[in-house]
Amino acid sequence: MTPINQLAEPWRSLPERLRARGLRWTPQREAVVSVVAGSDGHLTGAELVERCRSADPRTTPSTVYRTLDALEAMGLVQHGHGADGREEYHVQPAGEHGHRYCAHCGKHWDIDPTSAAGAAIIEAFRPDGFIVDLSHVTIVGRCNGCT
Amino acid sequence: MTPINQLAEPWRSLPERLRARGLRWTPQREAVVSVVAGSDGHLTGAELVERCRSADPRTTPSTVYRTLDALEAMGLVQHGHGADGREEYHVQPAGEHGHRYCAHCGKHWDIDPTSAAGAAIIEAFRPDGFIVDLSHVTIVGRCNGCT
DNA sequence: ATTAATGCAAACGGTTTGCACTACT
DNA sequence: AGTAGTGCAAACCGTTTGCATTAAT
Repeated sequence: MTPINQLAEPWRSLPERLRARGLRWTPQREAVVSVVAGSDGHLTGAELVERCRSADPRTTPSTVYRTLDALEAMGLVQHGHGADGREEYHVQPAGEHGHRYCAHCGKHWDIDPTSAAGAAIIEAFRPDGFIVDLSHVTIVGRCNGCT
Repeated sequence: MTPINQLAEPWRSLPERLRARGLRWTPQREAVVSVVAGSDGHLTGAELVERCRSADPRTTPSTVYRTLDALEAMGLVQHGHGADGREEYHVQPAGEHGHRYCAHCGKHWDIDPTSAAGAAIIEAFRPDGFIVDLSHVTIVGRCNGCT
């Protein structure tokens, strides 16, 4: 996909920031990162492995997961868990957000902290002094069209 | 654990209700059910397997999971997913409820639909015509004492 | 030259499946 | 007798690990 140096921040400067931490920038990481950066904001580990493999069949799962760890350490992605319990990675520029799935049709929506619903969830637990991590929130139910 | 016929409804009548559906009541199912009925309202599949094994080491995972399927079909349990993504089974008498975990200390609370927080979540999506299944809701964050 | 990252293969944990056998109805 | 449920073992899927090799610094 798009080479790293054509991407906007925070991706463009990633190689340097990795090096600053004593980590390294490799062709494999570039491949993984370009897929992540070109995603819609969330992917499961398995999805990413698959997309990387179709870009380059030589990609191995371990490299992908290790790269995800590095990206998480850099604060560029954050992991949560989807409706089926898989590891789900949220890409940072999209901001911390949760997910909402229709159990019937599978449709899904983001839950943004600035939306009414997102704010309501955060507020719901504030009286207890509990700070909700919205990126781990998954709401499952039945949507409008699936009644 | 407690034999089935010493339990309250809805467990006591379970054998008959299974039979009414053409399903069967077996010693293995009694063993699993007595553990489920004696639980605090939620267990993961793996937890249940383990508890059954310690009651009777001959228990096999397949039997446990198949029994859970049967119990779910009877509406006695309902599955969701916990903070780590495992299958989590909610025992019915406790009512449909979600869970809330502190990512730091691991403490956990139920989210009851009648509580302010539970209601807030349900209400949050009502404007969209979306019916939240609270038993699938897991809120992760940081609690009061872990600031 | 140092040491982080890779690729492989093998292991993991939780769950599911195929199949011949058992036992509930 | 009929068929649902069992137990075993093996397969599954997504993820993680050990280890010798490669390559970024």
